[in-house]
Amino acid sequence: MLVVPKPVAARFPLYLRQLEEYEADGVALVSSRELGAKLGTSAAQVRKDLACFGHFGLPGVGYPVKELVEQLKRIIGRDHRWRVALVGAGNLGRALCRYKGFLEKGFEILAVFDKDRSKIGKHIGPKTIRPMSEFARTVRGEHIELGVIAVPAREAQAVAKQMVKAGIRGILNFAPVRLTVPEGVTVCAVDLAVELQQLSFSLKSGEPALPAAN
Amino acid sequence: MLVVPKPVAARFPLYLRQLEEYEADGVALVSSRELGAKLGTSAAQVRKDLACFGHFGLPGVGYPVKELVEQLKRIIGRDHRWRVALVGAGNLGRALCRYKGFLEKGFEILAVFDKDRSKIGKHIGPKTIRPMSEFARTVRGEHIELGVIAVPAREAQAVAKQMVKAGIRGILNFAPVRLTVPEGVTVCAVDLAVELQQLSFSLKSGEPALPAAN
DNA sequence: TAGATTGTTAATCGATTAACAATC
DNA sequence: TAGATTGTTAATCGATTAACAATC
Repeated sequence: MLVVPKPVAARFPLYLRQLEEYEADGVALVSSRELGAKLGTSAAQVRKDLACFGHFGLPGVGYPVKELVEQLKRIIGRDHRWRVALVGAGNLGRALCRYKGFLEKGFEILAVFDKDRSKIGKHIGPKTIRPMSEFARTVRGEHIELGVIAVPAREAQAVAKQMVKAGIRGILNFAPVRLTVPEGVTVCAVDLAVELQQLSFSLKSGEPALPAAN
Repeated sequence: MLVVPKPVAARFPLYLRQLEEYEADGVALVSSRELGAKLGTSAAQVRKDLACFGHFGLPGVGYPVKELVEQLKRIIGRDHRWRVALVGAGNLGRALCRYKGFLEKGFEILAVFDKDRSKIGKHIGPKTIRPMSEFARTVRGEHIELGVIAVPAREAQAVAKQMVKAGIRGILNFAPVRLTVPEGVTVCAVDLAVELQQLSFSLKSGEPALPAAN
């Protein structure tokens, strides 16, 4: 199996995002130098990263934008629409549910769940909030592959467990806790308060920047 | 100036989060081994990281939780309440505005702005949406230090520019674009669709996990 | 004292950068 | 052909891990 270093893999979606912008602007070719400049990285790194999965550049010419976009989409998994379930219909969950950026990038939230009985049956746009008792059945019936957790910290681990049990293998976690999941299940975590704390540390310490300034 | 490696700085808020949980549970002492296990890292790394800013551990005993929480708060900048302005009162902006996790961690959103005239004057909880024309004045008048950008991609750079001009030195950016800012300004970026793409890549490639599983 | 765990040094590992031959 | 830019190798840099003396 093709092995891609973690930091490289984390940059792939950013390359794709930039390349899609070039494509939309009608740019046909881009050099590693230009792409690197746009992303705040070096030409050498761009070439090294892109070389992980083939020879798409043309020496003396650059990278054909359209073809590279296509290849990157395939590599990243954007060649297929992912089916997503969201658990937690609080403020954040409802906003995520309505967020158009997900569908644009091929992630469709097909079902929303909450354990609060007063929320069940209510609507978020066209979607109806369902009870957790229907979770496993819905995941299987709707062929859902990814889960988003937007519940309070204390409930997140239990929700993750239910997701795994229902067959979900990828989880995006917004709850401020570290989740424990079995091997073979991938968790991406976004803790909004942690991001702000990285900012505040960076300002206090006077360090230039921190992790991904994207 | 004390220099902290970037990956270490990115872990500080996670240490603090875990230590606050220990504190809430009434745990007085914790070893690097225990803390590492909780965070999915090694005891050696915990010791090395914490040693960046002093000698808080007691050899043969462990780390005093309460004292370490206090120190970490000071280091990270959680000893002071940060004053935040949010621009963009769409779905995401409204959810962020209502998100209680920010205030709990010492980040207070004092003002919300939007350029859409139909939104101005409306309320998000107790906050009134203000026009961008008042931005600079409000930032100065309210002593705002941090900005959150929750506007569409095409408007984000212009908003960042206004923030910098108004004196803001730390920006949390939710728009899916890379922002260009002058030296001395820190940007943290959260692109929700990028996170999902890292998940989908990880699933497709069969790689164990990706960036921070927190 | 004996047992445990820290802080730190040295060794390993991995990622980034620089350089350049190969290629268009 | 001359100029440009890739893909790749080697050199550098930085982060993680392992080991252990110092300390409680």
